[in-house]
Amino acid sequence: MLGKPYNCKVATTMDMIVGKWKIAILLNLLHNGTMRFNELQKMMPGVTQKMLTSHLRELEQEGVIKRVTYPQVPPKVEYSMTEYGKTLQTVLEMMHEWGASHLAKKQQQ
Amino acid sequence: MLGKPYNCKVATTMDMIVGKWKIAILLNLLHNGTMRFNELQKMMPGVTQKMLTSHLRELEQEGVIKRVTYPQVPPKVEYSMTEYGKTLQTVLEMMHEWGASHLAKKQQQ
DNA sequence: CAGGATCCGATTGGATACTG
DNA sequence: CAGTATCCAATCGGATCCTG
Repeated sequence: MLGKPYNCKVATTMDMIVGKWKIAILLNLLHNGTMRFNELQKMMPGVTQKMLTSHLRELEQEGVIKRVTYPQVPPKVEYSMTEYGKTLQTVLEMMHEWGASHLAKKQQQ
Repeated sequence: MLGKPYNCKVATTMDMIVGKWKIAILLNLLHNGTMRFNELQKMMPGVTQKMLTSHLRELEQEGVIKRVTYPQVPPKVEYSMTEYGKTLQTVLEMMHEWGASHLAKKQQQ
């Protein structure tokens, strides 16, 4: 977790989404609704079980995603955004647009 | 609507603002306009010269801040947002608001 | 299937000393 | 004043093996 050297709420949002695969997780869940661990992993080529697990745990702990386990063999675990977590979508959309325009600008040069 | 999760520009924006002191730099420049290296350092207690320098270089290279040196002794260097860099403000404001509401929510519990 | 545990390399950031 | 350069500690993420 990053330290917070300054007293601003931007850092709070940063902490939520910083991590190599966190944005991918959030975008996948926002786009696809409920997904199993397995499905998430397939949508994110290169992610390891360890990283996927730890990122999911952190997002769950912050209340933005929901984890539901079905007591069966083999196990089934489903992840989805909480209603609260869905409020992140606006932020991510704005970041998406800025990123797109930034890439467009670099293309020009 | 968001783009496809596997081809998404959110990461581009992330790359721009990830770094322990980058948000602090951007917020200070957006708020205060032109600032000298020295002034920035005073506004960010704990930052080292090394980190401040390297973050400033990266932001400059991406075209969001402008660096002006005055050839005099002792040296004088001024930093400010470029017009382009100022477009980041909307994104940062949205992140600020989400962060504030997130902290408020955690307070309730 | 969905992880936990462990080890390790890579990256990030801090401390300190020096300089035009 | 505004940096460089070097070394070092902490954190992050990847690889691998194991399990109910």
